[in-house]
Amino acid sequence: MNYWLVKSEPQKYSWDTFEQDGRICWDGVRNYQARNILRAMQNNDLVLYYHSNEGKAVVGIAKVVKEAYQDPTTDHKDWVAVDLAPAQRLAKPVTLQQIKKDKRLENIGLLRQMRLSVMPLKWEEFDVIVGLGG
DNA sequence: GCCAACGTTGGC
DNA sequence: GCCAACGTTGGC
Repeated sequence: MNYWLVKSEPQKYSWDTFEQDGRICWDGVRNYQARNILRAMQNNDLVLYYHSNEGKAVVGIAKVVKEAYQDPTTDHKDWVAVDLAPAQRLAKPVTLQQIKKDKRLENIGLLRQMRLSVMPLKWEEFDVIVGLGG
C-alpha cells in the first residue's frame, strides 16, 4: 500500500464536488514527473486531497479505484490518468501552515516541491496529517 | 496582483 | 548540449 497527495484548486474542482460525483478521472497531468507518479499508483492506495490556492489545506482522503490508463483528454500515448473516489473527509482540514510548522513534515513533497500536482507521501507523513485532521 | 520556483522550449 | 526566454503554478 502506498500513499500519495494530489492538489486541486477548489474553484476548479473541490472536495465537495468530488463527494457529489463519487468518482473522478484524474486527467490533464502534463508533467513527466507527475506522470511517473500516476503510473506508480495502485488500486486502493490512499491519496490525500489538498486544496491549493484557496483553502490551502488537506481536506480529505481519496482512494485509487482505477490504475493508470491513457489520458482520455489527449491522443498522446505519453499521458495517463487514474480514477479516484472519495474515502473520507477529514474532521478538520489540515492547513498548509500546520504542515509547515510540524517538524515531522519538513521533508514532505508539498513543501519541497511546491509546483508538483501529484506526489508520493511516506506512511509517516500520511499518518501525521490524518492525525492532525482527526 | 506580485513574484519565486521551476519545467519547457527553442536558438545557437 | 547549453542556456536564455517564456509560461505556469501557487503562496503571499
